[in-house]
Amino acid sequence: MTPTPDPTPARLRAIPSRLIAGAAVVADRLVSERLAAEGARKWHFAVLVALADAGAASQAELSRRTGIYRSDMVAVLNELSDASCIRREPDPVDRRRNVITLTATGRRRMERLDALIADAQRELLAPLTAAQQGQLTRLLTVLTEHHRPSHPGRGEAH
Amino acid sequence: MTPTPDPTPARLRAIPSRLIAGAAVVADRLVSERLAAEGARKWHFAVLVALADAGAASQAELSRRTGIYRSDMVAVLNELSDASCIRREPDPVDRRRNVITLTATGRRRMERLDALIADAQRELLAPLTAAQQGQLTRLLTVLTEHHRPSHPGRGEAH
DNA sequence: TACCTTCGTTAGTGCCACGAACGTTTATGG
DNA sequence: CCATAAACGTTCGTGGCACTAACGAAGGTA
Repeated sequence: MTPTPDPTPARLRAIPSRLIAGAAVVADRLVSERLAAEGARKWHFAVLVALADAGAASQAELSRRTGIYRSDMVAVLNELSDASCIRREPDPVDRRRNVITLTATGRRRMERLDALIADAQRELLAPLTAAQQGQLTRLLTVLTEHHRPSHPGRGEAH
Repeated sequence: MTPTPDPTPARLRAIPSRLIAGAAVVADRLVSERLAAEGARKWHFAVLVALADAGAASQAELSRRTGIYRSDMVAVLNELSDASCIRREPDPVDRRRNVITLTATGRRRMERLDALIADAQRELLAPLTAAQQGQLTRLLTVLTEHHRPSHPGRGEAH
């Protein structure tokens, strides 16, 4: 039996944005499958890491650290709070804010999820050599860094 | 004013699946913005190209060529049909199927959209050298090719 | 014949990125 | 000091995308 040829026209296959979108779907499924086994989503992990690596913060600050919209942050924190992974208490020095704190439970959960995520990355990058994996992350870093939502004219030299 | 440092923890920034997802968001916005100006989405373009490059086909065949789910294909074809870009007629030799045919209007539209898409790719890949652009597409091709939904054991050598 | 598959279609789910608006609180500047 | 602007948490809603379930109609196969 032949290797099941790809019926996608070459013109479509060559479009970088399509390639990226395809890779994103694969990567997302790999990660989500594993996290779902723990009842988690990638946002939970992102928030836990943001707290573990940069310390307690307000919800808005967590939004900036993780890239999650502050609208969507609410539900994520609710869920993490329900699982006793974080505490959410009003900030005494700025009563607009909540201070989000990582609990010991949260730290343990983060470590479990970290292992699952690492696993997913390994499977995702399996077809690439170590050198190629480095290339890919470097290229993608340059790409995303360049298109950061810092309006043209503000921040890094145009 | 300093270049607005990225508040994202290094641990998160280094996760390949996150990098890919971020690149996908950027790429998608770049493409969608341009297509929206013509009232189109990327799926419309994918279908038009699939027809132009590989000829008339059934809806199921178009699904395979483009990666669009056959459930979602219905709406896309409705919209393309409303815009007179395609014709959808029952297949006389297999009455389960519809034969989708590209019209002259559709071909012109495809060419317009093609220019917009090419534009978006240029802007997307702007921060990379030509050599790097080639590397990136090669690496992503290997990646997505390897994770093609041909179950382990069927199709290409394990 | 009976069975299995394919096809087009409808309806619905879940995740994600994003915007609008509102009340509350803090910061800013005339 | 007061008016105005900004930031914060929150709710609600939108649109796109990937994906599933189920259906009747039609075709292939045993």
